[in-house]
Amino acid sequence: MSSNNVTVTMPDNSTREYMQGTTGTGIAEDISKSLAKQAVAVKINGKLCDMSLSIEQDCSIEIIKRDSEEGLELIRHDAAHVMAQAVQNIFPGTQVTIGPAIENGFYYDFARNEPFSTEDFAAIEKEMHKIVERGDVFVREEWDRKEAIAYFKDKGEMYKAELIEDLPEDEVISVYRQGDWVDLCRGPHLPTTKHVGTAFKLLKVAGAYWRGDSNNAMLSRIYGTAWRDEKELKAYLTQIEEAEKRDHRKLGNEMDLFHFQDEAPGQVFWHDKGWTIYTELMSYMRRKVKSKGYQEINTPQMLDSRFWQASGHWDKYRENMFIIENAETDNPAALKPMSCPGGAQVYKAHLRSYRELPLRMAEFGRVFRKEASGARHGLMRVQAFTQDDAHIFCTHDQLEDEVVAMCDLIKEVYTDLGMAESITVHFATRPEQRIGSEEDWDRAENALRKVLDRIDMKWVINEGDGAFYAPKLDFVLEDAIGRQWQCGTVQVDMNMPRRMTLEYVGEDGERHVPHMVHRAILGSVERFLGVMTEHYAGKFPLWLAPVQCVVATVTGKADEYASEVYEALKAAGIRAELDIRNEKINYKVREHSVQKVPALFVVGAREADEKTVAIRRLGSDAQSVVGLDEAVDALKKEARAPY
RNA sequence: GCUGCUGUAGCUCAGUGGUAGAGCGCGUCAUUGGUAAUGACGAGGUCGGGAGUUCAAUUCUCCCCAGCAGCACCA
Repeated sequence: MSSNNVTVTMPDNSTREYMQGTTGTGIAEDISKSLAKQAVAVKINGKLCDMSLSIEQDCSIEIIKRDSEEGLELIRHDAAHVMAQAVQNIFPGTQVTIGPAIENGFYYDFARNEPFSTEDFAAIEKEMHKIVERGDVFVREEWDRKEAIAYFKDKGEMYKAELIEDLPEDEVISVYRQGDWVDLCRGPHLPTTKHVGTAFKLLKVAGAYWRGDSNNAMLSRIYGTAWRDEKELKAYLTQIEEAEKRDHRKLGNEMDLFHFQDEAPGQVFWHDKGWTIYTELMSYMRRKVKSKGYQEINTPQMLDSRFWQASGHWDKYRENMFIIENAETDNPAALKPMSCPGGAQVYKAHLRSYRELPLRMAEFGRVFRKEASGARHGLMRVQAFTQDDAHIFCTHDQLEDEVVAMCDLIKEVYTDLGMAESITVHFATRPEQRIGSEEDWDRAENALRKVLDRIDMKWVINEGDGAFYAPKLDFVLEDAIGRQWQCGTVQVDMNMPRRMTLEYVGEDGERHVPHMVHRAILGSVERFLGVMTEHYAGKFPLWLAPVQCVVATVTGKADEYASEVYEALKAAGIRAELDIRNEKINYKVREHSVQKVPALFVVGAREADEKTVAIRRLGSDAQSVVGLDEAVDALKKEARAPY
């Protein structure tokens, strides 16, 4: 190998020789014209780089095409840059900050005295198309740190200057030029702005804090989506529309499940149908935990502030508590935001022996939490809700097995509810605001780490996101449009037992402090039902469906028989409705389908004569005529709850 | 809490400086129809709340409340 040649290894392990200083573009062109045309970046030794980067040493390379996943991410990243240039062209004096690619698109945060409005989108998009059409080459330059800071300061780009100042000393300061526009960026980029294509669309404006800190200035963020071609863009926009139809707030209204009103922000008015689902789910949970050796308790909703001082909530959580004047005692009281301190009192009601441990106490407690006005969100984030809470008091030796058993129980329940596929576990470690000793936090976090090794579930770490008293495993689900909601949770608490002076008498006759594990399976019943509604698009499993079967008549002549069918269903414990309205069968079928009723028994003169029903199931237009008794039996069997 | 947007009939929404309209739903009547909307007629609104500008405010301005999207928060 001559000294000014380099050997590059292709993904198939074949090698090629090139002159030192060749580029991704050079290699792509050498391999084939069509490849060169599709190439947008190059991976050198696994690192994504510009096509124009000169290659000085032997390496392995992979040409990244525009239609690959990585290509798509570059399109989105560059769309953000193009948007930033467009915005600065149209609105001089706007400062640019950061603008990354995100899932399905991109955003860019701008600092401008006047915020943007969606009415500005047309003009910005038009300018973006111009920039793309022009096909400016993205040119990478590496600048001296001081000069870069001076340059951006001079341009009035204070945020960019701050970003550079905060970069580590040894970091290369790279900027990219596109035409006459320059932006600080790590790169890499597409070869030219033309490669961005035209399949992008600006979607929304929103405020966002500089560096995600609410103490900082609020910037103006513009979100957009970008795809490889118009077809993908259109598919995405359609998908969003479809997802919006599954919104639990919309379905809750349409299906007459619940409502909200101004006088009770963040609190639910449950209607009969919604409450039916709610109580069915609760009954299931009660059967479930009873079978796992839990007792069930219930504790007060309103407790004296001194109680919350002892628990630590008064210090760390008061902002989120509803506080009530209490003239009789001079002390305010507060609605409970959590059930744990109350549960601890039940534990303390007796002197406990190690023989009683582990002691598993479930409490379906209604808790109240004052939420920031912008945080409330349908059933997902309310101010009054029921937690399917439980507290397990155990010895240190029992801890790990107990926590594993809880995780197994959570998995079991989610499987029964058809939600198991959607879980992600978040391991949330000690937060800045916390109580207790570092040793206790170490022990608690280590216990959870061991548990994670033993349960077969995918998990991610969520540094610093633990509760103020304990680290936790959160079981997170997603709503229709991909927002994440914490549902189940398991928290290993070494603090509360000490603060609330819990003890048990050990085998040695001495008093010891038990461990306390907090756990919720559904989390908030309200939130869980919100997620579930979106998951099933309102088509709940038969055992949860508020109306399981409607008996609908084709003609008034069948009214009497229809009542007979209806009574048979009721007698079998089916939640049934009778529809003998003076309407055509088409009308009834449509209405009950829209209402997501799982089973429709249609009866007319024929069925009345033959003592049958014509069954139509939700989601299918097939019909089957079945004898009445048989139909009722089958539905009864199918409607049984999972446990 | 912050930024932007929204609030009109039970629901979805149109509209206007001179106290309002559609579709669906609801009621009545006719129709007895076989698997996703039968027809006609009718009832129904303090235009989120308060203040201001104006001869006149649902419409313009300000404040408050609630909701929507995002940010921050989420024990």
